[in-house]
Amino acid sequence: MGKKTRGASQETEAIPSERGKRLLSVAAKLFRTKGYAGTKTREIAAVLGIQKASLYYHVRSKEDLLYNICLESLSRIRADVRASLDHESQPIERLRALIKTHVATALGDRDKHASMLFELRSLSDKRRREVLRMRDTYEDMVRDAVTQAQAAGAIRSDIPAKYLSLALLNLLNWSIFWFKPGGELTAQELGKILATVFVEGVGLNDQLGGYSR
Amino acid sequence: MGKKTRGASQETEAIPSERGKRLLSVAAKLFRTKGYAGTKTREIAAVLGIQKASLYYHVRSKEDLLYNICLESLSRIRADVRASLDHESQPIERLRALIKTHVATALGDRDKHASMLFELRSLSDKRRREVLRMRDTYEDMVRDAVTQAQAAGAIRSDIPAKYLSLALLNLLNWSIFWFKPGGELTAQELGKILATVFVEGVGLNDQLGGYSR
DNA sequence: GTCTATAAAGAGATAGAC
DNA sequence: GTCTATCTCTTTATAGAC
Repeated sequence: MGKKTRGASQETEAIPSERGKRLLSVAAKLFRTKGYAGTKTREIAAVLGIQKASLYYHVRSKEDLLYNICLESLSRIRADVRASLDHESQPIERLRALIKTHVATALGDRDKHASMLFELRSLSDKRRREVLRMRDTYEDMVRDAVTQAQAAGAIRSDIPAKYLSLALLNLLNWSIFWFKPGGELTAQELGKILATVFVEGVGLNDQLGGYSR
Repeated sequence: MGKKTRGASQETEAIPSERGKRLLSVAAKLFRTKGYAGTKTREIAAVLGIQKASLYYHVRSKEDLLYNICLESLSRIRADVRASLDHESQPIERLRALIKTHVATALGDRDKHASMLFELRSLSDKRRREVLRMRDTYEDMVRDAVTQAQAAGAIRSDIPAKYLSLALLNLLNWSIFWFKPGGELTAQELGKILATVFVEGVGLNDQLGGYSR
């Protein structure tokens, strides 16, 4: 009669239960701070207050945890940024929305997003390729927004969209390394700053300059 | 009669010999691609064509390798960027020089620099703090260059130097994640692009705009 | 300076009781 | 759903020969 209630995670890759969600969060936090290979199943279990053997009721392997973290992080940011782009029509405003949403979403789930970015290499070849494909479609979305802004004459075209979008991803992705939630800067404020720097630059060669938007 | 020739690395942290240099390079490459915890001493030895036990003639522990990689990477980039700043006097040109030199040096020794940035967390508390202090002095140098440019009225002051320099480090540091030596973009070209994006931004709100500098 | 052999500890994962 | 106990494999590092 179909799926068992026990060991649901043994059948599908999804980990839907409440305890499963907590497990993913705990693992992501450890993966971000200590690395995937540097995180021991015993440590994950300890944070959850259970024995390490008990983990294997919820998940088939340590790698499954990382895999699910990557999937969750990427589907989340893709959906959020996609939605934010759909709410704007002006090319520059679309770029600003992309930046602010990316920052808010990535920093809002810092542990999972950082694990996806940095620990992806620890996945099996097959899974790593799959996650990389997802990441590529996200980065294509970013590049498309840049290309469209160029086509509309809203941003410079002397540098190819490919490189402008790589520069943009630089600006976005490294934030996760040093940003501290609850610090003096909120994710929203950081998003605004990065959007300003990317669009306007830091130089004073123009008269508009206003950061107060 | 002082130091023994054998096991020099057992006495000082420096690893000066030819074989020692090769060992550091091999370790750095593996640390960058597989992570510190994910790299096994057996793999390092295999690349060198020796047995893993033989590593311990050259180095006291696996962690020593990472530690020396961090020291080397940081002293190198600090010296290079310091020198490049000393060759320019105009605030904006100093920033451009900093960016180009940072990119050239970091990408020119991608393995060590990436290991320093990403795997630092695997060092012991004492050594990690020491390396972080070195990194902080480097980042202070970057921030000082930004602060001076603001004081000279050459760049915007509506965003604090602290955040402008964090944005700049975002732009610089993430490059090491995707840059491929021998690809379609040289480190010099990338440095030029990032300098342009940082100083001028991508928007077309000004009339100068020229990327052809 | 590199080798073989091995120590000593720790890893991920499983079996079966409760 | 969690436990204790254990299997099996791998890890870093050392000892001592050459």
